[in-house]
This record gives sequence, C-alpha cells and structure tokens, in this order.
Amino acid sequence: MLGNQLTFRNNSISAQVYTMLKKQILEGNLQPGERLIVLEIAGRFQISQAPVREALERLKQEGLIVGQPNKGSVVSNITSKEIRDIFVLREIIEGFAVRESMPHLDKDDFRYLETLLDEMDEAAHQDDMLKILERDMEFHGFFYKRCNNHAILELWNHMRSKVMRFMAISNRYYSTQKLAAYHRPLIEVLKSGDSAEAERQFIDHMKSYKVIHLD
Amino acid sequence: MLGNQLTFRNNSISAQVYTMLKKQILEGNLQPGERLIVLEIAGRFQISQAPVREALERLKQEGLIVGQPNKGSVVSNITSKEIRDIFVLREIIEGFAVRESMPHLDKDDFRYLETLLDEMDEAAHQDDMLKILERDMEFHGFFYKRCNNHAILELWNHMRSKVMRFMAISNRYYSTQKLAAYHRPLIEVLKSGDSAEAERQFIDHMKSYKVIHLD
DNA sequence: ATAATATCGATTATCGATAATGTCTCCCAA
DNA sequence: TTGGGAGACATTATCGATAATCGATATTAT
Repeated sequence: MLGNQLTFRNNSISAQVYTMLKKQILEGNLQPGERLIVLEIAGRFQISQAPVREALERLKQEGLIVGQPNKGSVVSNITSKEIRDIFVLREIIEGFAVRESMPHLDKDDFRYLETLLDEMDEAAHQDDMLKILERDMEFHGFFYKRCNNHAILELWNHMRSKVMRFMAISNRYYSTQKLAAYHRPLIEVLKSGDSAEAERQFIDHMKSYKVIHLD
Repeated sequence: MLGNQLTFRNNSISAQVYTMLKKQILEGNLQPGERLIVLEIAGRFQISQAPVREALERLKQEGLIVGQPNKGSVVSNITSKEIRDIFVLREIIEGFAVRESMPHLDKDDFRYLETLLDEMDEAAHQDDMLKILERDMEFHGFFYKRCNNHAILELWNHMRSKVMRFMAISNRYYSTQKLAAYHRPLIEVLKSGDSAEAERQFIDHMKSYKVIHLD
C-alpha cells in the first residue's frame, strides 16, 4: 500500500514519516476512511512507535486525519461543504492578497508566473494531474506569500492541503486541460496595474473554480 | 512557576498537560522565551515524557511555542507585526461573518450578547483582565460560529489564541474599563437588521482595536 | 431467550531507558 | 591572543515494553 522507503538523510525520522504520509494523503493514495495503525506503520519502516505517533499528531492538527482517543486514526473525509466554505473564504481573502501584492510585482515575477502556467500546460499534456495541481497551488500561493501578511500566508498553507486533497480525490479532472489558459488573462491584468480590476478578475476566477469543482 | 496539579479525571494525561500549558501561556504566566523542558515538566507532574512531548507538539502546531529540532521549545514571542496582520485579516473576515450571521439572529442571541457585555462590565469592576478578554473573544467569536462556514470558524479559533495572548502580555490595559460600552452600539445595529451598516460598524470597531492596541 | 457481565484480541497511551545531538567550558597549540 | 578540539553536561529523539482502553464475542444468570 505504501511502497516507499524512508531515506534517513537530513531530517528526523518523525519528520520523514510525516512528510511521507502527508504526501500519500494529498495525492489520494491513502483514501478517506483508511486506518493508520501506529504499530503497523512503525513495523513497516522498522522504527519504533514514538516518531509515528508524532507524525500522526501533526497530521491530526492539520485536519488530514481524524481520531478519537483510544480509537486510533483514519484519513479524514472531506465534504464538499468544507471545500465550498474554503472557496468562499478564498473569495474574500485572495482579492485582498492580490491587491496588496500588486504594487511590488516586477518583471521577474510575471515571468515566474508565466513559467508556472507553461509547466501547467506541459503537465496537462502528460496527463500529470498532480503536477497541474501543484502549479495551480503555487500560482495562487504566490500572492499569499507576497501580500506581506503572515497570518494570511499561514491561512493559505492550511487551506491548500485541503484543496489539493479534495481535487486529488474528486475525479473531476475535466477542464484541467484548459487550466493554464484560464490563468493567462490574470497575468495580463496584473501587468496592466489596475488593481481594482485585478481583484475583480481574481474573484471571478475563484467563483468559476467553485462552479467547476462543486456543482 | 506552574503551581497547579493534574487532576486525572476524564481526559488523557497528554490532554491535561496540553490544556494546562496552554492556559498558562494564554494567561501570560509563561512568558515568551521561557523554555519548556520535557523532563522537567514530566518530573513535576510525575509522568513520563511521552504525554509531555505530545502536548508540546500540539502547542507547537498552534504556534504558541516554537522550537528547532534537537534544541527544545520556548514559548513563542509574538510581535506587534503579527498582531497587526491578524487584525487586518479580522477586518476582512469579521465583516463577512457578521453579515452572514445576521439573518439568523433572534432575541435570545441578542440577550446572550448583552449578557456577555454585562459580565464584561462586572469583570472590569473587579479588574479581572482575563475575564474581560474572554468575554470579548466570546462576543466576536459568536459571529464566526454563526456564519455557517467551518473554515472561518477554524480560522477564528486559531487567531483567537494569538490575540488573547498578545493582550494578556502587552500591558495596555487602559480602555478595557470601557470595553463593554464600545460594544453596546454593535448590538443595536444588529437589532436594526441593516446588515450593510452592521458590517461597516464592525469594521470600524476592528480598526479602533488596532489603534488601541497597536499604536 | 435475554440482559448483564466476563474474557479476548487489537490498538492506543504511557512508561522508563538508551542513543543522538547540541552547548558549553577548558585546555592547548599556533 | 585566539581558535579549535576534547570532553562533560543538558536535552531531545528514539526505542522497546507495559498498562489502559475499546469493541466484539463468549458466558452466565435470570
């Protein structure tokens, strides 16, 4: 089920377990409802329970797994209501993030964003759903990083896991072929410098996401 | 330093340690920079390291403590930039939360909010700073709970720890005597049912907080 | 037959000990 | 004088074992 091996390079064992489990969950290899049993995981990687417990604790905090005391953990389910809530929140926040970051954007930034879209197209060509998603997250995350508000960046990191996971689970892959194309106009309006219009377009973009993924 | 005893009632040991440490941090009894040493805490409560480590892990996730690997944990510092960021975020979110919850408010809700303000006044009379803060958080939290958006509620819970902690640490207690009075007009506008005006007033309220606490 | 209780297997929660890591001091040599 | 390395110490990270808990099933009493 989890084929990978731990590499034991720089990080602590618990960090490696955490990273590996998170990856499996985000990519949908570990399905909602699937149980995560401490001794079993520890046995598979030839490690003791402690680091596994620590990794699970972190995942629990992030909401990727849930568990009642003395009853173990399962990969959490993610309802479309939850995702809808997140998209509503994004509508509110992302406009702000774009507006705030715009004044600081330069040519390199635009080039970077365009690179992301190119890679998205490339990934679409290879039907690499995960890569498409990652680039999409990176594109939007860019503004959260640049809006100079740590609370908002933190919020984004939290939302991102859930959004990625939902997209990876829900098999609504249609339209991801055209995802890059949907984004290109956004770069244009950013270049124009009209921040009110940019904010409006990002919000519309957000709304169309909701339609694509939730209706 | 930590006088309390664990009660060993319903909850797991780790949950009790977590609750107790969190309380100490939020109330400012554990100051930023203070070290949290696993063996020392375990020794004080006559328990082993495991539950302490688990509690610290949770606090770390919440941002109440920070620590580098192999170097232990200290109570995190909280900068006024961070708080400012949070207040900016609240300005954006709280208006929405109020607007969304307004249609569902009834007489009991208004009464409840008024009770909170009464208790706030009472606490001010007793110079019970902590109680004032708790009621303030409860007042604002009310709308996050009622806006029917789980992501926003979660966000609030996260912000709340930091706000409470900052207020408990910063010794800017002035004006808390009048805090309830500042809130009463908000209830009036809620009763009026004019949601655009309510949103506006809550945002203003937010802005005046910023002034009070950060300038 | 049914309800209450005892037992069992699986798993988590907790324990106490050992290994690994980082920090500090002190000593010595360049 | 100073820089750097050997230890000593403090602390975390990891370990493997035991205790506590849960759900299911078997057993007993009525």
